[in-house]
Amino acid sequence: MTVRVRFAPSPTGMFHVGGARSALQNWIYARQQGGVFVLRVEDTDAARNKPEWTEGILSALDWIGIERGSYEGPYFQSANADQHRAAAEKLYGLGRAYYCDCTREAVQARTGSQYQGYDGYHRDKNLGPGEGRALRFRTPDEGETVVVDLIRGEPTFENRLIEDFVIARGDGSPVFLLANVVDDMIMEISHVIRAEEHLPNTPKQQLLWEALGVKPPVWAHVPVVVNEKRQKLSKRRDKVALEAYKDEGYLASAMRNYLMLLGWAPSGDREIVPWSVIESEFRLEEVNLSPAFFDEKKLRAFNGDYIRALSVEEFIATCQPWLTGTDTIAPPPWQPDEFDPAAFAAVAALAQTRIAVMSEIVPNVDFLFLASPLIDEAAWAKTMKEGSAELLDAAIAAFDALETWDTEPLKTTLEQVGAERGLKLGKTQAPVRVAVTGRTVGLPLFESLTVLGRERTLARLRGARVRLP
RNA sequence: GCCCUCAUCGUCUAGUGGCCCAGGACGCCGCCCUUUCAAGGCGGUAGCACGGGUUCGAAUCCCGUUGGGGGCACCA
Repeated sequence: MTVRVRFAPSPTGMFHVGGARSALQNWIYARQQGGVFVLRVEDTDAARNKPEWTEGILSALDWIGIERGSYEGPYFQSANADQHRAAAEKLYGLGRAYYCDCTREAVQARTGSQYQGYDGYHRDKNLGPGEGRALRFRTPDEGETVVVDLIRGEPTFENRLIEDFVIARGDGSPVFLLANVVDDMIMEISHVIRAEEHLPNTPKQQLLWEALGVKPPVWAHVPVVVNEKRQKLSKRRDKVALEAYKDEGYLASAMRNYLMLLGWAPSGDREIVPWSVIESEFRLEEVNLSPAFFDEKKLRAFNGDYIRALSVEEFIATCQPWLTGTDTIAPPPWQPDEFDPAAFAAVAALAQTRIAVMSEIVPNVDFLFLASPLIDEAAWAKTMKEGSAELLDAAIAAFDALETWDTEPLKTTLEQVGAERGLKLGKTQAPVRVAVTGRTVGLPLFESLTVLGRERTLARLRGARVRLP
């Protein structure tokens, strides 16, 4: 039997971190088994499928490194409507389903609870098909349904507690549960790996497989990813969109690595490992059973590590989208013609250890490309104190007199200026830094001044001096 | 309410009866380095939910309690 693993994210939700993790796990598992990874987005209503959904999900997969060609479509599956209906009719013909015209309100009125579920009112009423009549699957009165799950063992459900659920609506259209099962059968899916939240649905689906006379697939329910309050990540309240992380400057390699560590760990005391290690060591069966918190702080730390592991050339290339802006990344504060690639290349290595996400490159280097620096007023107020004006005057005079405009002479010179006033370099450099870059923190000062150049440095120092009493 | 499910530092995890008075990572704290901030180096903080068993021996097995999560649509 060929292993065929299908991944079926929700079409309505944007592709998010939980889906990305699941996709990765599905993909790896399929490859390890020498099988096929199938991407299918389930929606019974073809009219709702938008081309951009397909493209969005596909590009998300691209980003996390699941290359096209390593999986099969159909990407969106709603084309089997005829088979869905045929399956519903077959179940009815078999006596495994019956028609019912109860409204939800009527059921609730009878059961007195919004949680009770269907009460089986029409079970034996022999209602025939008709307008507005839904088809319900008749669940067995006794026995139990055992779900064979690769990572959770055998969750068992008592059949009598499973309500007679709807498989086709009053207008005859099949419901997701049925459509999903039928699509899986058509595609000969052997393995279904999905989030734990689907576990309660599984016995229903399995009952459908069995009623239709086909051996059900092997299931694997992976724990959900939760927020700091330990609730399932939701699109509404949590930051989950993959694009948001991408645009902020998380590297796909870091994201992938981090995602795979949610519920699993590679051998040895290590976490940041090459993808090849993850691919060969990952064992679906070993995934933890409890929900994992998506810790953005740790992701950041991972990302910083991945950034530092880049060669300077790679780092420079990776910075480009944030240096120029794209249709999803905001353009930097400088004009395109103000950007100087050579100047950037000169400080890139210094910036590389100072950022944890790529977007942070901008505030680190903007002073090099802006006509005048963006002054952080809080930083200015904190730094420019009594004596700053006099200090700047001295620095301007000393820098102006420099023969060679380079890092070492600049440093020695300012050190000297400070020493004459009983100040350590740490103190002396502060006002100069704020005057030139607008901030109290940033790249090493003298290297920055070297790249900035004599003219601009002096102009900025004089500009700052004018603002001081 | 009913069903399912889970339980090791704050967080992600290692651990599958003795190697564990529990290891790693993130975070946090301290020190070193240092022109700011980082990076880097060194060190520290902190955990087997609780109660019963089983066993010579339990984080590991069993039962219960408590606590958490998920699901209960003519949505997907």
